[in-house]
Amino acid sequence: MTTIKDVANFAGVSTATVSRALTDRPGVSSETRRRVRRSAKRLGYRPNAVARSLRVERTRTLGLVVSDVMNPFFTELARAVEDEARAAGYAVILGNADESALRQDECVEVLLDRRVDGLLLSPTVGGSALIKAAVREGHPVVFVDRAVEGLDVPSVRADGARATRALVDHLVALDHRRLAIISGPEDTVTGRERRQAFTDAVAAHRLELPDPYVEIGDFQASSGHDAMIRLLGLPSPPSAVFAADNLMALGALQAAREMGRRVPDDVAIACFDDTPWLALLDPPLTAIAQPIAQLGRTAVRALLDRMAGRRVASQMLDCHLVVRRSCGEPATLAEAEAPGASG
Amino acid sequence: MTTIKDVANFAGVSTATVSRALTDRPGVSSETRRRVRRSAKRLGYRPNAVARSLRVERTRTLGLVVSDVMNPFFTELARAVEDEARAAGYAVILGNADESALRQDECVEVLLDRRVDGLLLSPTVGGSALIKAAVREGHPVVFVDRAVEGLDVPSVRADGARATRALVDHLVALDHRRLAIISGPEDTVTGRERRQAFTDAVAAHRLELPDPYVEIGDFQASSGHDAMIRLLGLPSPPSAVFAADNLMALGALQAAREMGRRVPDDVAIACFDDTPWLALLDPPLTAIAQPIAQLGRTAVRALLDRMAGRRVASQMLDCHLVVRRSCGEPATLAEAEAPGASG
DNA sequence: CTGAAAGCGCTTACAG
DNA sequence: CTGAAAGCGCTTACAG
Repeated sequence: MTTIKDVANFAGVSTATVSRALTDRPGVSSETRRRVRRSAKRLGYRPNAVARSLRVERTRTLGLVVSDVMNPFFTELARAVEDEARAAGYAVILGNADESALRQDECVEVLLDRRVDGLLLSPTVGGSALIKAAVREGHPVVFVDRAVEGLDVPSVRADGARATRALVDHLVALDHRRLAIISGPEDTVTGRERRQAFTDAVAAHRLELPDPYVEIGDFQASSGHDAMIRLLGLPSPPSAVFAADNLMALGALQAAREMGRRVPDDVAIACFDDTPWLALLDPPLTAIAQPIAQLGRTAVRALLDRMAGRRVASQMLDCHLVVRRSCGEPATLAEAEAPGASG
Repeated sequence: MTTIKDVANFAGVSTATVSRALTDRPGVSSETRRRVRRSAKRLGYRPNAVARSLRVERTRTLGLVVSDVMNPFFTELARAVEDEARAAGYAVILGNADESALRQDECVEVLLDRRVDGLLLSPTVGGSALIKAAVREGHPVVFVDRAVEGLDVPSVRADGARATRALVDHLVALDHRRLAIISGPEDTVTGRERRQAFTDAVAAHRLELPDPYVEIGDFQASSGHDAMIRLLGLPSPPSAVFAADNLMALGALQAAREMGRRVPDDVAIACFDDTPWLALLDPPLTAIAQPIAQLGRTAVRALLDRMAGRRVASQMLDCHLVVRRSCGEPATLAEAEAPGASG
C-alpha cells in the first residue's frame, strides 16, 4: 500500500504538508496543494483510516446492536440508521444480538474494542453489567425501540397508544362492538404497552373486554393461528381481532380461512407493525405503522448530539393507522400512508 | 480510557509483558501472567483494536456490500455472512449499495479506507473501475450471488436450473401442460438465467412455450399483477404460472383472485426465491429456494481462503424445490425443506 | 507557507 | 522470562 510518506517523497514535501493539503486544512499554498493532490492520485494513495483514527482518537464509526436483524422492523431500522449516519460522515458496524443477552454483550464488546464513537442499542433484555459499565465510563449510548429502566440513557421509541385509539375508533365506526386482542408476551415492554393501549381504547368506548377476548401469543405466526381458533370457537366470538404484531395477524388470517370465515365480512383483522407485503395479502391488512425510518434517523441524531456533549432528552414518536380493507372499509385511494415512512 | 501503559504500571511490568500476557503468547511466567490479568481486569482495561490493527496491519474486519439490504434475500445473506465471519474471529462492516453503482463505489471506498482484510461483493452492475483497481492491487475479493465477467475474482452463486427442472416435472406430474412464466428483466443475470432454465425445462418435456406465455416483469409486485391479468385474459390461458421472484408471484396471486380464479384449482402459481411468509399465504406458495445461508457461509470461507493466499475456485450451489399447495399438491408433511436452510 | 518531531496504543524482533 | 526500543501511518502543536 502506498503511504503518506510515498506521496511526500513523490511531491517533494513533508508528510505534514501532504496531510494538510489532502484534508483541506489551511496553510498550504495552492500550488503545493495542487502538486500534492496530483501526486496522491498518481500513486493511488488511499489514506489509512486506522492510523488516522489512532491519532485523532475518533473512528467516525457508530455501533448499532439490534435484537434480531431478520425481523423486518430491525432491517428497516438498520437501513435508516446507516443512511443517516453516512450523511453525517459516519460508518456503522451492525451487531445482531439475535434476542440473546449473551450475544448482545459480545456485540457491545466488539464495538467497544473497535472504539466506535457512539453506541445505538435496542436492548434485548434488561441492561447488562457491560452496558451499565459502558454508560458509567462515559461512552455515548442511545437506546432505540426498547429502553432499559434506571439508566441515564436517552431512548428513541414509538408510542402506539394514539394510533391504537384511532384503530378502535375505526372499528367502532364500522359497527364492530365485540373486540378482541391477540397480544404479545407480558414480559416484553412492547407486549405490555400494546395490550394496555388496546384495553384503554376499548374502555374509552365503554365496551366490554371479557377475559376470553384477551389472548396472549408470542409474536410468532402459529400462536396467532391458535389464538384465532379459540376466539372464533367462543359461543359469542369477536367481530374484530387486533393482533399485536404482523406475524400473529398472518396466523390469525389463516385460521379464519380454515374455519371458513370471510375477512372482513365475518371477522375483521388488524395488527401492529406494518410491512410492505401486508398490502398484498387478501384482504390487504389494516395496520398500525411505526415511523421506522424516522426512529432510526432520530436515534442517530440523538447519538450525535450526545457525542457532542449535549444533553438529549428521550423521545417518543407517534405511530399512525394505515387503513386497508381487512376491517370492512371500502377500498379507497386515501390509504393513510405517512410521508417518509416508505422504503 | 485506560491503556496498556496503565496496566503495565499497575502490575509493575513493561508494556511488552502486558501484551504478551494478555494475548496468551508464550514467554511469560504464569505468576506474572496472573498478576497482569488481575491488573487488567481491575482497571477495566480494554485493548484498543485500532492501535492493534495499525501495528499488525490487519483489522480482522470483512467488508460486505449488498445490492439492497431491504431485500429479504440479502438480509438473510448478510446474517449468514456475519455469523460465519464472527465464528472465524472477524467483524463485518455492511454496506448497502441500494442498487446504485455510485453508492456501491462509495461503500467500497469506505471499506478500503478502513482497511478491511477482505471484501465480499454482490455487484450491482458491471464491475466499476474502483473494483477492478482494488482487485488489481491485490485486495482479496469474492463475489456472492452475482458476478462480474472478465475479472479474476471467484464467485459463490446459486444455480436454479436443476430445481426449475424439478418444478416443471412437478407441474407436469400434476397434469399441467400450458405453462407460462413471468420473468425478470433481461439485463440482469438472474432474470436471464431463470427464464433460460424454465425454457429449457419446458422444452425437455416437449411442451410449447408460445410467446404470449412469456411475460417480462421487473421483480416488483405490480408487474407480476399486470402480467397475470394479461395471461389469464388470453384465449387459451396457462394452467400454471412460474414467477421469477416472490414479489411478482404475490402480485400474480392477487390478480388471479381479482379475476375470480381459484389457486391452484383454476391456475397454479409457483415462484423463485422462498421467504418464510410464503408458507403463510393462502394457498402456501410452492417455491424454489436458494441456499442463502450456505451461500453466505461459503462465500466467507472462500474469502478467508483467498486472504490466506490460497487459490479458490468459483462455486455454484444448488437450489431446491419447496413443494407447498399452490400447484395442486395435497398438503403433506414432506415439505422439502433443506437442512440448514432455515432462519 | 513549510518541516521536524512527538505521539496516538499497540506488538515484536532483539538483547540480556 | 523480561524490558527497551522501534515502528505501524497518520496529525498537529511548535518553530521558523
